[in-house]
Amino acid sequence: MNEKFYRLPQEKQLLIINAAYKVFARNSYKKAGTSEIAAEGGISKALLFHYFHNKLALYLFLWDKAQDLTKEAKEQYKVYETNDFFEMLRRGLSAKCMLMRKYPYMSLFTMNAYYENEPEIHEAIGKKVKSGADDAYQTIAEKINRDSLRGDVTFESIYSEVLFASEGMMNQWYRAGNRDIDTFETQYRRMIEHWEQVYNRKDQP
Amino acid sequence: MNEKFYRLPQEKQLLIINAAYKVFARNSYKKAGTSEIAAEGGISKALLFHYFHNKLALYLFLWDKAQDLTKEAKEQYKVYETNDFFEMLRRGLSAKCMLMRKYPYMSLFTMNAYYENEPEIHEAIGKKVKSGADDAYQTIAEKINRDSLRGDVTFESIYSEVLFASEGMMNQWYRAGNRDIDTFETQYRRMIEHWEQVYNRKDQP
DNA sequence: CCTCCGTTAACCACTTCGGTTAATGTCAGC
DNA sequence: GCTGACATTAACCGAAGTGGTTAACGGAGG
Repeated sequence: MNEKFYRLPQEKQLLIINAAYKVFARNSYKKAGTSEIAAEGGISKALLFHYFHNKLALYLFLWDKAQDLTKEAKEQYKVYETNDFFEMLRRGLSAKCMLMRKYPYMSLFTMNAYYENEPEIHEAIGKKVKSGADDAYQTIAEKINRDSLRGDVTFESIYSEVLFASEGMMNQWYRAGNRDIDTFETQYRRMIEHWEQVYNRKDQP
Repeated sequence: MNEKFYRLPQEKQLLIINAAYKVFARNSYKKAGTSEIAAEGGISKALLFHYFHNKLALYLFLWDKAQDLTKEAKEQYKVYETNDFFEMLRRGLSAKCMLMRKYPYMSLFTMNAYYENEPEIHEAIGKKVKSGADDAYQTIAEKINRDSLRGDVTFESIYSEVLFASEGMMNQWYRAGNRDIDTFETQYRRMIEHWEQVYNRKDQP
């Protein structure tokens, strides 16, 4: 990773990063071509290798960037600073959409990167990650006020159901060609409303 | 498509078909290699081209096969021969798992094939499909007895939520390396129980 | 022994792979 | 106008992989 990359105009950096996210998100590491990334990013391949010293370094840079951005976004939108589950979902959605607008393929990249089977990647990523998903569940499960949730199903099952549906929705959006984030956001927001209707505790004093 | 392929022992046919499903499911059409398919299927590339006259023909054969298998499985498990939504889900799950056991990558293939952007494929598939997903919703929505479902959320929103969660679950299972269908089945079955608990009408006479 | 036929190793011309080299284009300072 | 430093790229490298073909092998039946 060459520090000259950071001296580029922001928009050019963004173009290159998004090109890389896109190509790596849609292909396995092995079959994602650096030429394709360079072309998509509007620069020559030589220049791409001038900024990132090889394919692997670029990939890992993207991974770290995604981690940082995600963490920042969660803080910025105060995702964990509420104990209302649905409010947390709404804030999480806002954070996610903000990111998706700026980095359309980042979340798809992240999802795939975690399960990348190329040994170099798998090893490098494995070291960086500390079972982040489980961590998140722990954090949330402790924070949430369950008195406002119906008591006949466990929070765990609600949580996992919500998580699966989110992933399914996002995946479908990507497959359909991930245009139109606004549509995604309203659709997702409607789904949160649905959950709020279904999972809240009705028989409160 | 050479009819000699059908004269092969069933298990060899299966091996080749599943190899092709796997490679096409995990890569875009363009980047899926016929050599890889042949190797994975345990035959030489020449023989593969002896059975299927080119890459495109193989792909479309797989698509048709998937359609037929899915339709058969639904009939075999009488998926649409009930008006209880959750029973329908359970039967659908059984059908799906039966298929997944025999053709592990078929459903992933199907999902991706529908959105394949290679023009040849997109065109050929587009002709074959008649918005099957919408059709399915219509069929189900008419059939289902809504008196046993809670009335404060629409069936449409329940249906789409269930669909998204299913897709999310399956996708995650694939990404994690799709071993162990039993685990998938019990996990899914637990989710159906969750839905049944959440969506049924409580205040019945 | 021969003929058939399933099967494949080897090959085809061509593209793409990750990565490099050598040469350009650009622009500030003199 | 000139120079030197840096940004940028066209062209190239050998290696590998592409879809697809060809010619030959191997073993069973007559």
